[in-house]
Amino acid sequence: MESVTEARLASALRLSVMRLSRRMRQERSSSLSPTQIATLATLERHGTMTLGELAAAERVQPPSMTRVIAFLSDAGLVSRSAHPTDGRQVIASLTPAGAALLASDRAQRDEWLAGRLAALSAEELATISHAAPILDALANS
Amino acid sequence: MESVTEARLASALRLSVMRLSRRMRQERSSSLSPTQIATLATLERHGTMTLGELAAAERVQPPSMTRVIAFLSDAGLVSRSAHPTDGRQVIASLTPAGAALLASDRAQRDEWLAGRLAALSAEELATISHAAPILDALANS
DNA sequence: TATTGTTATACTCTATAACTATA
DNA sequence: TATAGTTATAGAGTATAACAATA
Repeated sequence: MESVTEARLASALRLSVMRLSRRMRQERSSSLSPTQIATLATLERHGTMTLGELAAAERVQPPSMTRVIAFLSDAGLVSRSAHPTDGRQVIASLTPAGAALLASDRAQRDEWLAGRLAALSAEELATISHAAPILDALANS
Repeated sequence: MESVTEARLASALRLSVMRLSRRMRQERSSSLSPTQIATLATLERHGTMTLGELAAAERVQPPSMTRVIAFLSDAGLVSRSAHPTDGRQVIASLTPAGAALLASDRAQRDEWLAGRLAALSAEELATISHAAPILDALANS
């Protein structure tokens, strides 16, 4: 009856994860859109990237990434520079202000959740600690 | 050092949950928008509701819910009726077609996740089983 | 008057199509 | 010619403001 168990667990897990992600989304207080924040995070993770690479990473079309980068650049959160050898390409990288905003945004989000976690028992915290990497593996599988 | 542990766990859990929810969102193959699906699910959970109650439940403004219900009603997924005693209010309820679509949508979403769960060990499945209700409690806290 | 829902209008985010500049 | 990015334009989803109907 393994498959029955998995089907039921899948249903329960999906609902729980979606509810928690929705709640976390509501608790954010950033002035940037999800894609703008994600773009900053991707730049932090990968260092400098071309506009096309960023569009592929965020799964948006190039014109959309053009707008995202234009906004972030105007806000001083990323810098745009010409590619050293290919004049067609545009290189984007995180500015110190962008990195700082990302860190503060991240801390704000974590703050709400950390407060909730403080109300859990040690056993529940242990369960969550073990579950987090498993959820991560599921997301990447 | 309890708070340090919780802060780190909060960060890890938030990332894992967001990644998995994003992945699950990508795996959906519904023709309805997230809000439209959520509205059907809320109606299934609560039975008949007024348009104002639905707007509050989904955290959208009344005009937005007017549009959602108009679309779902045109599609035959919900029925609209007058309130028995208050002529201003509009009562919405799920039709059999709406319930069927919801069930099929849910099964489609569960299918992908169940397939991934099948690759986990018994111990990992047990961890996830215990974690799901805790995530739910976090979402509702 | 206050409340429920609708209509009118605008904004944000993203897409496709057409275009410019460089390879 | 092919490719990287931009500009022009359109569509989906949601919001606020103004309005109509009912309490």
